[in-house]
Amino acid sequence: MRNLPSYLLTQTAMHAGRLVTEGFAAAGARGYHYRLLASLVEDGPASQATLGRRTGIHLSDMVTALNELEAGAYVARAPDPADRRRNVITVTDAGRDRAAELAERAAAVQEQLLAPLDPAEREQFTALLAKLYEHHRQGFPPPSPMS
Amino acid sequence: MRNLPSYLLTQTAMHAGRLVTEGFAAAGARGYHYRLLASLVEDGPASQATLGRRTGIHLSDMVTALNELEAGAYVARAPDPADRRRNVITVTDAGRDRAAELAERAAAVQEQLLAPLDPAEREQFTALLAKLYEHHRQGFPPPSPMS
DNA sequence: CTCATGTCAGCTGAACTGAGATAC
DNA sequence: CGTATCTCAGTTAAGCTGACATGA
Repeated sequence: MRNLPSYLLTQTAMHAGRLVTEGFAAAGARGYHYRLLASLVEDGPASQATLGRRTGIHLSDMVTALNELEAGAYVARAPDPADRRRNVITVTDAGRDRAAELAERAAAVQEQLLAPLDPAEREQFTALLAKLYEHHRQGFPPPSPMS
Repeated sequence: MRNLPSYLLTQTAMHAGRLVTEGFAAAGARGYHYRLLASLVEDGPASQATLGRRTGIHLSDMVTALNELEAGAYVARAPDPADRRRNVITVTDAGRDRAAELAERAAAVQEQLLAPLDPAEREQFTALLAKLYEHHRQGFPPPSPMS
C-alpha cells in the first residue's frame, strides 16, 4: 500500500491541498484566486471561457471566483465590444499587488511541502511531476468542449 | 503556475484519483475496499478503530466500507470477546481472492499513471514521493485521537 | 440552425464533524 | 468518572452537470 505511487500521490496531494488552502486562507484568499490572477498577469486579459481553458477552472466556478475578485477590485469585468457575449477580464493594479502577495504565500507553501528534499531532489521531483502532468494533460476533462 | 510543485501535485493527483476510481469501479469496487483488504491481508485482523489508524480511513466511512465488504462476504465482523466494544474484522478466503484481483487492477493503474516515465524515473519518483509522504505523515489528521 | 458564452441551481463522492449508545 | 469503540446523521469544499438566455 505505502509504496503504491497512486496512493502516495493522492495522500501527499491531499496534504499539499490543505497547506495551500490554509496558506491562502490566512490572506483571505482561495487557490482559485491565485490561479486566476497569475494567469491574467502572465498571459493577459481574457474572456471567462478562455480563462477557464487556461486555468482548468470550470465556467460555473469561474463566475463565483470572479465575483469575489471583482468585489475586492482585483479584476475588472467589461463587456467585449467585438463579441457581446463575452466579458473581458482585466487585472487591476490592486490585482497585481494581490497576485504578488499570493505568490509569496504560494512560495512559502512550496517550502513547507518540499521541506524534506534537498535542492537537487526538489528539481528532480518537480521535473518528474511536470512530465506526468503534461502527459496526462490531454486526458483532463475540458471545462467545455475544447477549442 | 505550471511549475509550482503544489499545483502539479494536486492536479496530477486528481487525475490519478480518477484512474483509481475508474479502475476499481470496473470491478465493482472502491479504493477504500482495496486499502482495507490489503491492510487485513498484510497486517492481519484488527478492530475498526485500529484499521482506521492503519489505513487513514475515517471511522464513519469505515462503517460504510465494511458494510459493503461484509455484504460481499470479503470480510467477517465478529465481536471481540476480550473487549466487547470492538468488532474484530477478519478477511475471508473470498476476501483474499478479491484483494489479489484488486491488486492487479491497482497495478494496471500504476502503469497508466507512470506511463511516460522509464523504470529509473519511476523508482526516483516513488522514492521522492515516499519521502514527502513520510515527512508529512505526522501532520495528517488522525481519524480519532492517535493512540 | 448551430455553436459559444455567461449565469445559475443543483448533483456527486470524499473527507470530515458531532452526537449518541455501549462498554472499558 | 473519563475514555475508547462503533454507528449514524449531517456538513463542507471541490469538481462537475444541466438548463437557460443571449448573441455570433
